[in-house]
Amino acid sequence: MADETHWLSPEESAAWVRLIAVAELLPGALDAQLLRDAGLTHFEYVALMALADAPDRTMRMTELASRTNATLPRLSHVARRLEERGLIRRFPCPEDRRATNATITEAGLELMADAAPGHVGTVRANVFDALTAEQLEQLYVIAGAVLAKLDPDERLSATSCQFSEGPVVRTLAS
Amino acid sequence: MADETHWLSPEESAAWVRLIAVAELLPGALDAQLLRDAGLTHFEYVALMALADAPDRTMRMTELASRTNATLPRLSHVARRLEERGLIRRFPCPEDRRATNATITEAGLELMADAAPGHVGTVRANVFDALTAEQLEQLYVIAGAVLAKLDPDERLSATSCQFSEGPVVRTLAS
DNA sequence: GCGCATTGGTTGACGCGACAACTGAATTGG
DNA sequence: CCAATTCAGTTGTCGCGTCAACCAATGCGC
Repeated sequence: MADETHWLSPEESAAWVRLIAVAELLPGALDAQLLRDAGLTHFEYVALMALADAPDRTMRMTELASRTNATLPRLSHVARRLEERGLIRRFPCPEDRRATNATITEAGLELMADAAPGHVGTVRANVFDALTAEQLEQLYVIAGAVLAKLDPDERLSATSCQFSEGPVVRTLAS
Repeated sequence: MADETHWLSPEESAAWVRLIAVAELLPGALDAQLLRDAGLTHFEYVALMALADAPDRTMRMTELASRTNATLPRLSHVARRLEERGLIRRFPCPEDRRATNATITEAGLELMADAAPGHVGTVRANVFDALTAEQLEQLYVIAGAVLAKLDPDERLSATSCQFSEGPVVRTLAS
């Protein structure tokens, strides 16, 4: 009968419910908009963005999987589909012939350039429009603290989400 | 060439990357622990918790679906599996014979009582242990603001995640 | 050099969630 | 009242992600 569990306080419980709700709804909202407007999953979008932002717009599968928090099989399936759509290309890595390199194609870059504004729009509409500058800073710190627990190796924090005028846009503007 | 898109500022971009990473990793961490220790998805856990906390431990499918942010087909599938495992029971609603009521069984309550401490443990380990009291309050406010955008009808905020000594525990202790 | 474990990646089977189609009950309109 | 619509829920099919098995190339021990 001795219950040693350290239950959540009412404040923690309330915050937890909201956090879970956000974690549940946010991916769905992002997927919905991207699928509707660009035929891309949010995961596909992130993967393409990572490629677009990589040196030579090329990355090894394993590296890409790590940066996008995907298992290798998952990435392999996604890559096959993206390749069939002509958005990326895969070719064996010269230095290590076990490895495969993935490159985003011109078509892929164009799709990203088309998709980015709409995506940024929903990000704003669903998140940042609701926050003050102060809260933005707090969110950054809090999410960082939680990430330190969830992702101690910081594999994901390397993810580049180029939303200002970055390599993607520059590449197309050249 | 006129690019009217309101891109994210560097601060917003940084916060976004972290938020996305949390939204990506948190569900996985919850599912992993619950599946390992109780054979339950986090979604199943939430659904069972909602039932356990409902009057008469009973709820209509539609109501339950709404509270858990599930489509009706999804809930129907989950309910079938949970029923096959003897964790819930379904029976036609007397008042409206179109409707179906779901009740959590004794076995279901026991499973929840067994699973709850471990779940609370991972919630603490991954989130609240990393936050100060101040940040807890900020998280509550920020998540609330975002939820107002994502879930204007506040369907999810009604979700009860009974983590202190609530009906579930009391039911078993009686 | 030669076994042998390790690494990088792909493939196939299975499970879960989304979507569409369907059944049966309740409600509404005339 | 009866027809038409709407509502509650289930079922089937499809797509995506996971897991396990597999293949090929590399490194490593000796």
